[in-house]
This record gives sequence, structure tokens and C-alpha cells, in this order.
Amino acid sequence: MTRNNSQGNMLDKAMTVLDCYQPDGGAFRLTEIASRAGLAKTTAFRLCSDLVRLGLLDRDGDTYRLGGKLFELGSLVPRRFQLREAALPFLQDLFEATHETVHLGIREGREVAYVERIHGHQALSLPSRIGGRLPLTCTGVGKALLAFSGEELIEEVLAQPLPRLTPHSVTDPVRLRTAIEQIQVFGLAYEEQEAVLGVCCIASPVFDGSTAVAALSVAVPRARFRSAQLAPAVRTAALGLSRALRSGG
Amino acid sequence: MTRNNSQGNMLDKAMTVLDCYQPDGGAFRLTEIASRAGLAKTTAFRLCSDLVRLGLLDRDGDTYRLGGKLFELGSLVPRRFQLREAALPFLQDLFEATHETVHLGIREGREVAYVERIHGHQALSLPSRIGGRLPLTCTGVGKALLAFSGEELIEEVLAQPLPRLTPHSVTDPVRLRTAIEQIQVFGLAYEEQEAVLGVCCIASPVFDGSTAVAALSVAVPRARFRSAQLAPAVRTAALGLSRALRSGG
DNA sequence: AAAATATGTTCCATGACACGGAACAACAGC
DNA sequence: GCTGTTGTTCCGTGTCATGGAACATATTTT
Repeated sequence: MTRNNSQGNMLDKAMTVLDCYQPDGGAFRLTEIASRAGLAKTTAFRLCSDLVRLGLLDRDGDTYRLGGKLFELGSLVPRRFQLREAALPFLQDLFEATHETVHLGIREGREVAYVERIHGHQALSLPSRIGGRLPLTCTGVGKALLAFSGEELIEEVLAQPLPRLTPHSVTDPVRLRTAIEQIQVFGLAYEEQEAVLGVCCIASPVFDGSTAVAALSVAVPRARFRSAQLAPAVRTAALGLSRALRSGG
Repeated sequence: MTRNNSQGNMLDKAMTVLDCYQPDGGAFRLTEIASRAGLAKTTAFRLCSDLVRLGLLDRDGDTYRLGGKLFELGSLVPRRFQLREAALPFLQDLFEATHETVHLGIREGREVAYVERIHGHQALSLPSRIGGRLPLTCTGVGKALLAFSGEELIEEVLAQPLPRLTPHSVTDPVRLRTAIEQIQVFGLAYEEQEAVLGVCCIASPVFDGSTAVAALSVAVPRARFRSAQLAPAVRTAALGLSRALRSGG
């Protein structure tokens, strides 16, 4: 006992505490935080008090939640913030044309990081969440990004076992390779129930030169999926955003 | 010299560093961070290295920017996240009805904290920013929140000098009091160039019972401002969201 | 009612580690 | 060349984070 297993400085421990909230931003009691973070109760108490004082944690009775300061700082992260600002009008156009769930994502390592997600009243239950990440190979946005991120990344991804979110996820490197070539030719990425059963997706990359800096997509319930109607809307939105980024700087 | 003016523990210093990025999420060099945060160069270096390792800061050559981890965590802040999720469909409706800039905000102390802001291609240059804050008394969303946050807060706000963002900002407590009473009667808050010259705004509170948990608004260039057209759209969106929150839990 | 088991909180001696000055390395520019 | 920047490493000093023990309070068990 009394082991300080999570070695590191005070900052590391603070992050360990904040990382407890990863899947959903729930509410935790002090003891729960201490055990999850592998800290002594006293240490967790002092740490949480500090975090509350700084606004990184909110205290509500006996439970702690993520604090408003984090939201404040998170909104300032430049790549996300600037991209969102430039993209929003085009995402709105796309939503208005389709009234389906619209995504905007960027590549971060071998994953998609979702920057924006807008939807109407019929909210699909999707694993994609603003600020969340998914494998590049199981999502429309991800495949669109992958296809235009350079050959070396593609080979790097293909060399490793491909993750499987549903039975429809593409796990055969050969099939994925041909899919990528299709995407490179047409500038559109299709995804059918590879991330969530019952949901299809069509995505298009946003270019800066010849590499993709982002991608946007429309996710549609399988029953309503009509690629002939969606594809032009997605493409024009992506091209419009590409053009806006080029002229905007 | 060599003074440790920013007393406090390591966490405090880390926050001081992150707070350097407040107005815009710019990029800073190490020396700049050190001087802004009042830290010795060595300390700033070690701190920034730690922050980069944790993903709270991104290093790009010789400059540091806010890191993706902050965005990730910020998106999980529960009050913001859940409210946004519930509100988005109604904000979309409102945008589609007006094609003007739409805001969603909550009260945080004596300020509005903006949770969402959507706009089309004609982007107004506004001080409201997602994650940003403004005085309650200078904005439509703020006044809508203030009017339904209980009498004691109103008196507290009226007792202090009222901030002035433009020459049109209401700084007379008596005038503000009557404005608040109007808002309480009609459930709509008007704001004309009180936050930004040339921009008017009409807002409506989102209720949980008899107190406002949020407010949404439409901001319109003065030339296009037609309250008869906007008011019903804003009101129906706010009422719809109130109803959705009540039934949703 | 007492005992038991939770919770969050305060106190404090100890020692790990954050601190910042000095020194170094790699540039840029009068 | 020298003098001004940067960012970076090293290291002795002393601070402050640490976690065990003890306390307070509530809820549950005996």
C-alpha cells in the first residue's frame, strides 16, 4: 500500500484526475477519483481543491465535475477554433441541404479528431463526439483524410491490424487499399455501417494544396441513404471550404 | 529580480501559463510566456515541456500553442456539453428561419458565458465567442438571463456601476430596471448596439421552471433588423428548447 | 444505542522535487 | 570579432507536496 504508483510531478497527477472523465463528463466523488487516479485520499483532496480553485473542476456537493475553465480554454485551441470558424457556414449549407448529421474532422495521428458535429431533431446515436476520436479506417471522415495524407501514412496504417467497430468494418488491407484508390479518384469516401450499425456516411476532404487538412461528412440512417442526392452536396461544401481556406490565408 | 511574485504551487503556475492565451489562442515563444507568467526562464521551460508532454500545449518550432487535449477535455464539460446537445436542433431551426448569427449562452456569475454560436457566410464581427464571456447587461442573452435569475441578482447587478461596451450600452440603473421589467413581461430581450455598434439582438430565455437556465438570441446588422419577423422565431426556439429540457430530464 | 463503515477534512514530520542562478549552445545583427 | 538574442542543461538549496494518523460527520449494521 501507500504506493505512489503513478510516478510523476504534480501536473501529471492533475492530468490523471482530469483523464478520469474521458468517456463521458460524469460526476465523481473524492474517493472515486482517488482510487481511479491511484492517489492517496489526502493527495486527491488537496489536488481537487486546487483544481476547483483554478476552475478546472467544479464542485457540486460531494461530487466533482469538469469545470468551465476547461471549456473556455478548449474553445481557444487554435487549429480547432480557426477551422471551425471558417467551416461553419459550409457546414450550415450542407445541413440545410440535407437535414442530416454533419461532421467536421481533422487527422490526429492515426485517428480522426472531430471538431464539429451539427444535427437536427432526429439525433443519431453516434460514437462521434466533438473532441472525440475514432480510428481513421472505420469512418467516412477518417478514410477521406487518410486517402489524402500521403502514401507513407497509408502504408503505415495498412501495415497494422485494422480496428473493427462493427461487423462491416473493413479489416482486409487489400480491400481498404482499393477503397482508398477509389476515394483518391473521386474525392468522395463512402462508409456503410462500418462505425455504427444502421448508419451510412459520405465524406469529402478539404484540401490545402494536394493534402487534406480536414474532411466533412454527412451521416444518414441506412434507410434514408441516397448517395446520388448527398454526394453533390457534400462535395460542393468541401470544395467551398477548400476555396475559402485558400483565399482566407 | 529573481522574485517569485506569482506565489502558489506548480498547478497555479501552469494555469498562469495557459491563461496567457486568453484573448485569442495565439502562439507564444518561451521567453514571452516566461515574462507574461512572471516565471524564471528555466521554470517556464520545464513547465512548458511538461505541458507539451501532457498534450495541454503543442509545440511548433519555437512557439507554443494550446494543445488538443484541452479541446478534448473542454468538450466534455457537462453543463455545456449536455445543453449544447439538447439545444442544437432548435438553434438550427432558428438559423434556418433567419439565416442570422445565433447564440446560446448561460449565466456564470455576473457574466454571460457563450456555449454555442452559429452563423452563415456573412459573419458578423462580434465580441461573443464560444467559451467567451461578456457582461450580463450589455447583451441580449445576458439581459434575458438576468431578468429571470431572481431578484437578488438583479439588485446586486444594479447596485454596481454598469459596464459600457458602446455609447449605446445602458448604464443608467433606472432605465435598466424598466428594461428588465419589460423582459419579464414579454419574455423577450432587445439589445440595440449596446455590445457592438451596428449590431442589434433579440433574445429569449430558456426556462427550467421559473428561472432561466440559458438563453438564445439572434444577432442582426442594424440595417436588416426587423423585430416583427425575428421575435416569433426566437420565442418558438426558446420555448421548444425549454420543453425539450423538461421532458428530457 | 452502540458499533461499524463509510464519507470528507485537518494536521504534521519527512524527503522528494520544483526552483532559479550560472553556464552553455546556437543563431542573428549592428 | 563582440553583444544581443534565443532555447537548453546542470545542480545545490529549500520549499512544498506527500501520505499516514487522527478527527468529524453521516449512514448503516449490530
